[in-house]
Amino acid sequence: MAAHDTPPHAPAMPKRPARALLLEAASRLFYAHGMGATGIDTITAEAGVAKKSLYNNFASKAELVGAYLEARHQEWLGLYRRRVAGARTPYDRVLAVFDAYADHANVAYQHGFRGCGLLNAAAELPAGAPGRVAVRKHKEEVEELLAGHVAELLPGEDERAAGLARHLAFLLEGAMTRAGLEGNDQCLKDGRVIAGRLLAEL
Amino acid sequence: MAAHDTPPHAPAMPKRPARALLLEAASRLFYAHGMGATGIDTITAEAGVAKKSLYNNFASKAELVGAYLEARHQEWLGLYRRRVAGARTPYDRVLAVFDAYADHANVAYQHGFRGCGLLNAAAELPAGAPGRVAVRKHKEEVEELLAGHVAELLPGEDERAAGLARHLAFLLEGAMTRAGLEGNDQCLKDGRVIAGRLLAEL
DNA sequence: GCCCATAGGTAGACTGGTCTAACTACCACC
DNA sequence: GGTGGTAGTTAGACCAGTCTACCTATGGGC
Repeated sequence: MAAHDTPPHAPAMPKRPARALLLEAASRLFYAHGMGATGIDTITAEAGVAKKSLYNNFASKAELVGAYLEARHQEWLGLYRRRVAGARTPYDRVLAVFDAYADHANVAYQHGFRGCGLLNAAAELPAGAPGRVAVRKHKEEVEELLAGHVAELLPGEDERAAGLARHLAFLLEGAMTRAGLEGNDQCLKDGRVIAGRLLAEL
Repeated sequence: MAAHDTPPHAPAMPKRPARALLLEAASRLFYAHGMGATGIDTITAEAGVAKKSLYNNFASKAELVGAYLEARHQEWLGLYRRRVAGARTPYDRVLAVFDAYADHANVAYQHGFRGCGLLNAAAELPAGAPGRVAVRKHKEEVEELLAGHVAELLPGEDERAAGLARHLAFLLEGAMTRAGLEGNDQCLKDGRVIAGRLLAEL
């Protein structure tokens, strides 16, 4: 065999950690084709990593799914913080939440937009699954962020502010869902305009 | 053999057609666990029907999925028509669309509510799948129905009416989605109240 | 009123494939 | 020399879909 010279596969790779490669590959595949339809072998092949490495870094596919959901949540939080930091008025901070969703759609999933990844994942999960709870928490957190900014616009009117926050949360959610169905971000743009008009009427 | 007395399995069954039994069983299972997670054998067992009967009535599982989506759409249309027939004013006709969604949630899926079946199905389907197109058409039809009723409220203001219809469609969609995540119809009730306030401001 | 062809049902084995999960054995580099 | 990567194999379950073989109800011709 004379195998010791020039090992066929070690071409000065940047050598990124397998865990990150796996999570990125799984994210792409889970979002594009769903979690149930994406097999372990497909993920390891996409990541360019051995199957053993997956089970070294994650106890099971379910744990990888959990990491995927958490990563999407954190990713959105990052986009939101950036948007909200650039907003000067409470009005702009409310719309920053809408912008963060648009960023989520445009930046991360520019090719083959299919709606909110967390929501799509929840649709695949059975009723009481932990992943579903995580998605629910994410959506509640978004509504709370909206509520905080709306409260600045309506000081002393707690009940009205909460109602408006819920209104905006539903509007955003519906726009995102419809945008995913249509395959583009037109609905998200419309949703932002509608939200802006709603706030302008205050 | 003396076989002519009391055949072991023919206990005076109502003998409903296999196609209907299959579609009902598939609907329950698809909604509760998703389409990918529901196997052929599970469906035939739930329907109490032979596998051959499935392939006598449907060319493939995909065709059964298509029939499921169409049945959900028709079911919703029936609920909507009933609600809209009982509405006296354009205002009530708009809210009838919201009520039809609440009926959809409460009547059909009282046990284990998991959101809009069509939307959950779309989340499982790949980007260009025919089922996804069907769901998109359903949602567009709902928005058109809303637009028709809103046009009665805002005669001669076409653009404003279309914007309001879109606003209501997003609101309804978001409320339904969030209701599915929460597992109850509170969000749908909130959505109806918000829609009512929106219309009252006209 | 009887007979029998036929349509549509049942049960279940079987094919070829994919899935998760676990295993061994080797290798490179620190 | 040990850690963490690699490739590849195996087990066992499940998947969609096909097929054989048998059963039963209906209805038309006679």
